[in-house]
Amino acid sequence: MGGVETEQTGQRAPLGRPRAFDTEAALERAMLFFWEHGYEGASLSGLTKAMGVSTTSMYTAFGNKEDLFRKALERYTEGPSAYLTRALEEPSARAVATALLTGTVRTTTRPAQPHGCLGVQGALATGTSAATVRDLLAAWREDGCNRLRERFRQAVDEGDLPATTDPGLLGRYVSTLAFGIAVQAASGIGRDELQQMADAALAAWPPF
Amino acid sequence: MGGVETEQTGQRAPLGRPRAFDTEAALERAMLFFWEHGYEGASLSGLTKAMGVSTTSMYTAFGNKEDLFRKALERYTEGPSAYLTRALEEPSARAVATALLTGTVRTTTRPAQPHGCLGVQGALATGTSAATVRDLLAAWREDGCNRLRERFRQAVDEGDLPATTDPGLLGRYVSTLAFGIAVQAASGIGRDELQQMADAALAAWPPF
DNA sequence: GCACTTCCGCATCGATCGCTGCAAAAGTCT
DNA sequence: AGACTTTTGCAGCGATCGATGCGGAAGTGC
Repeated sequence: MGGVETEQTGQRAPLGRPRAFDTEAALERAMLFFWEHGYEGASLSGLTKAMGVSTTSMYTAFGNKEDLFRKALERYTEGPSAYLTRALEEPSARAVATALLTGTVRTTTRPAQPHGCLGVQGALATGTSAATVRDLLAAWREDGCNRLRERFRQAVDEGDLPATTDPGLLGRYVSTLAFGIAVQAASGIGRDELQQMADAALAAWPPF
Repeated sequence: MGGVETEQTGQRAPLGRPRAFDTEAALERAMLFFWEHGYEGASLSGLTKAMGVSTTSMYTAFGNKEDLFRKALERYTEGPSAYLTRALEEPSARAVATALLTGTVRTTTRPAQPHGCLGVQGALATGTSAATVRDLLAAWREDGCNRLRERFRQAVDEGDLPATTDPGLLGRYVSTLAFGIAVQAASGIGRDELQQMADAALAAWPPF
């Protein structure tokens, strides 16, 4: 009767008492909680309550608060923020910028989700105890800028952008708009207004 | 011998034991500390240590932590962020935008000062206990957007901008760039690169 | 059945959070 | 001098912070 194989797969069931909660669902809730309240503003009690998990279970499953945030950020990158990767695959620089800004507006102003961007409002200025997370997010943002720059560099090489275009400067400009949109969304500015602004900003391309 | 009038002014010295510290200097240090660490990241112990003042003196002089932040924000508005008011007084819309973005770059990347903008990184996403301050800063940012919009509306009325220009959308665009610059500065991006980007963005005016 | 491994619930840890009571100190008033 | 007003230094308040120890529960292996 021993359920050695509960499914058709050849995998053995893991030893010990099985988890009573879904780690993916708990991590999703943790990500949303960090997104809404920021790293410092998200207390352990609030996090575990939102995750529906005891503190002990959280620690055994994810490590500690900082580890939990790292995993939440990874989930955010591959989930709500996946529009960045998709945007970089667009065929033209103009389409890349359009997809990036439209994706930013949509993700930062989605109803029934926290407004703004976890990578921006997760830990922009912090106390000394959260300095590691602050630096982690700064690196996360800079990574996005770098990927954008390399994509624009490719566009210059391909003749999609004028040879006089500085891809670093253009990437900095578009990412600055994206970060600014994230701040505006955190302030509660509506999706339509931000999308109109993004459309207007993209009407002239390349902007310089 | 009683120093009833310590100065030539006719003002009487205030009753009770005089303060042993300069409230303006202490408030300046508090503003810098909030600027660097954010509202939630700035602990009372850290604040009072930076101010060179005991907790008791801080409470009698400023109220509580939230009141202290309000006064620090006022000081920030009239100090480091005064470039906004000056920019609005420029004679043309283009000069307004140029002065605003240049002032933002200069203030958010000044050496020997916290990088970024207190109004952005002071409390972008917070726990429930800091929700009041978060909303206060959102209103502070929106006030800046509104003043910019009204200035651009005036420019449209004066014929300085085309009659087809939507001043609200243009104000949203310029303020979005400014907030984005603040985020980039908080990440440690250098002044020169941000200034170059601002110059490039302002090269074509109006942008739409 | 029994040893073994892992997870859960409860209680609680030391540290820090924002904040305050109290008495002495340092002034001005009459 | 003596009453009055305000500030200062010290100690400590209750609450919450992130993080753990421990015993029982719930599975596995043999």
